[in-house]
Amino acid sequence: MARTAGSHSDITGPRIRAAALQLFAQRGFAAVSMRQIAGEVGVQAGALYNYTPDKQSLLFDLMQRHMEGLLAEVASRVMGDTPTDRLQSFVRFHIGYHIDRPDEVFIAYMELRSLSPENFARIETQRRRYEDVLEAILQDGVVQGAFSVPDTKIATLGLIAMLNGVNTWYRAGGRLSQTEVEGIYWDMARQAVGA
Amino acid sequence: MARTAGSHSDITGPRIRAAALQLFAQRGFAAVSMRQIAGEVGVQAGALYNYTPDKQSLLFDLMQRHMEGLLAEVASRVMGDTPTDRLQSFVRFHIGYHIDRPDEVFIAYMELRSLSPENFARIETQRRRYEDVLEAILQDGVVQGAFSVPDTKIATLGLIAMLNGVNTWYRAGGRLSQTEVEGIYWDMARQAVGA
DNA sequence: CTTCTATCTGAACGACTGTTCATATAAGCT
DNA sequence: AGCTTATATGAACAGTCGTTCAGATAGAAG
Repeated sequence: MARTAGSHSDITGPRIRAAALQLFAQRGFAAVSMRQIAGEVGVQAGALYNYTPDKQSLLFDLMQRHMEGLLAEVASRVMGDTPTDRLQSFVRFHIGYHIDRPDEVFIAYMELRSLSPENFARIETQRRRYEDVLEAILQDGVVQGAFSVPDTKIATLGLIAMLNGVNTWYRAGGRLSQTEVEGIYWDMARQAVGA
Repeated sequence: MARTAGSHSDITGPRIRAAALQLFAQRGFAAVSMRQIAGEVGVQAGALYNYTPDKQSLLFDLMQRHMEGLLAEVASRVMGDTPTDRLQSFVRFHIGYHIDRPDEVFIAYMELRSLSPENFARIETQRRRYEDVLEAILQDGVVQGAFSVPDTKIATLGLIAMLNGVNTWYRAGGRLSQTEVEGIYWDMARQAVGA
């Protein structure tokens, strides 16, 4: 669908991000060319540079948006009076949010090495802020005697790694519903921290 | 260190694999050129083709060797009379083996998409065989009433994902020794399966 | 209807890609 | 000593890469 010159700015921008997201997730940042992205949008490669200064910024933009959405949502979705309740809401939120965005998650955790040093540092800061949300819950639980966790930092990383594993196998319409998956992982997480 | 023609076959082969391993892990398969690998070895790019038919085979060779070593080792290192003992030996083995080979692990779990379809299928078969070792332990434990696991397949994937997470943060000489890390993860794994 | 401006094309840039191959070299064998 | 053969060079191939830019085009503004 060859695009003619003129007035498609508001449409083309999101379409470029969507195409880049899908291609980066599927083949990897380095393996995807600007021409392939442009082709997916129905535009010549040069047109992309009306929307991004370069390929690196396109990747960073995708990651940045994902992390900001994640942080904004987790803040409003983690709730409960006890650490156990808050942990459960965190686990269920994490799984649900990630299951809905497999491509974003894949890129955010796999293309960190493709970021420039400055961009890497910025994303890493946001990621650590997300981990801190979980660690605060675990620390609360330890202080209140609700959890049995020898090292909250490692438990945080271990739990998140376990939850992220969902994206390696979950496919919508598979054997298990999202709610069932949430329940199974919540059971494992609850037991892992000795709640 | 420019190489002169002649007789370095037995040395150059392993050096090429070592260089490719490190570069693929650091920058990703698609982002590494044959010339960069050759440069690391101190050889011209053309010389690589005395050792591999093409770049794809070089990647597959690295993965294949890793998976074969993993399968051979796990068979001899998982032991114990009870499912709990066997689970513990699996967890400790997995962490120890993976901690010692961060680059291999990184590639094996991240560059699957860079494999040709046939090569992908072969590696995937080996990986499933490794997962089956753990799942067999979990099934044993469920049958004997030692574990509380609603879905052994998912528990397998969840546990392996959790254990693999070690490689995202563990660095030799850090705050925790390998044995301490094994202990912490074993605690979490044991509790996660309700042992 | 004309002018302005955002948007896109299409060609071009130099650099780099994986791979091939004729040629040179050095070690091992006789 | 010469001869053979494995091993490496270095140039070349056709293709792709990210990025730039002059020029074409179309919708919005006057």
